[in-house]
Amino acid sequence: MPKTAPSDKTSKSPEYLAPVADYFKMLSEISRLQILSCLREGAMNVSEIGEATGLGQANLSKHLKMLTEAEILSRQPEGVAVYYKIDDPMIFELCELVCDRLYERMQQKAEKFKRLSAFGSSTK
Amino acid sequence: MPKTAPSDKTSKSPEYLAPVADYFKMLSEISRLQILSCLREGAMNVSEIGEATGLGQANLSKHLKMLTEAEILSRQPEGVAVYYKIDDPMIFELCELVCDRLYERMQQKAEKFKRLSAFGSSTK
DNA sequence: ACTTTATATAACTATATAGTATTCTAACAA
DNA sequence: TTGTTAGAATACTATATAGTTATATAAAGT
Repeated sequence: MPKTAPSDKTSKSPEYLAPVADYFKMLSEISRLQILSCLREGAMNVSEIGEATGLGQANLSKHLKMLTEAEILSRQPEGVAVYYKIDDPMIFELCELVCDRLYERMQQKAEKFKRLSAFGSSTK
Repeated sequence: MPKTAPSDKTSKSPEYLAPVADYFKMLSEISRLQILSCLREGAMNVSEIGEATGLGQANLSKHLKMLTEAEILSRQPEGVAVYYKIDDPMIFELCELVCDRLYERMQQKAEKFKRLSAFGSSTK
C-alpha cells in the first residue's frame, strides 16, 4: 500500500483540515487574543472586557460571539450583564508554546547578530 | 500594585500579541495545512507538493513564500527545482493538540446525544 | 408605564488575502 | 544560441472579515 493513495481521504484532505484551520483562525486575530488574555484571570462581563481591551462595543460583541460559538468561551447572563469565561483552557497552552518559540527565535537572532557584528563586544 | 495598570505595556497589549496572532494565522488556512501535512514525511519540491495538494502553481508558490518567511519552512534550490522542508516542527505539536481537542469534543457530543436520544439503544 | 443600562444585531465600509491568469527569470539540454 | 522546464513575481478578481454606526432587545430601576 502506497503512503498516499491518489484520492486519499485521510488527514491530508481539506475536509479534515478545515476544523483545525478554523480553530487556529480564532487565535489569529489580535483583538481576540486580547480578549482571551483578559479572561485568563477569570470571568468578566462585556463592559469590563471592553474597558480592559479598548475594543468597541459592537466589535467586541461579535468577537465574543465567535469565540463562544467556537466553544472557546462560555456565556452566562447575570441580570442585565453577560459574563464570559474561558471554556477551553487549551488555548493558553497553545499560546505559550508559540510565545516560547518566538522568544527562542529572537534569542537565537540576537546571538547570531552578536557573533557576526564587527563592532560587538564579543570581538574585544 | 494592581494586577493591571491603566496603560499597561505587558503581554496584554496589542504590540506583543501581534507576532503570536501572525504565527497562528499561518496555520489558519486549509491550503497551508495541506502543504505542511505533505512535508511531514520529508522534503519535497514545488511540483511534488503541487501534485500532492492539487494547489495551483502560483498560489502554492505564494503560500510557500509566506511559510518560509514565517520560518516554518526552509527553502533549498537544487538545480532547477526548489525543495522545501519543515523548519519548525512545533507546528505538528500545535496541530496535534488541536486535533485531539476537537476529537474529544466530538466524542463528548456523541456521548451526550446517545444519552439524551429517546430512541437510542441506551434506553433499552 | 417610561427610562436607563448592557448587550446583541444589522447594515455598511474598508482592508486583507486566497485563488488565478499571465509574465518573468533562471537552470539545464539540445 | 534556442528551447524547455521549474519556480517566482505581478496584476487582477472575488471573498471574507474587522471595525463602525445605528438600531433592536431585554433586564432593572423609577
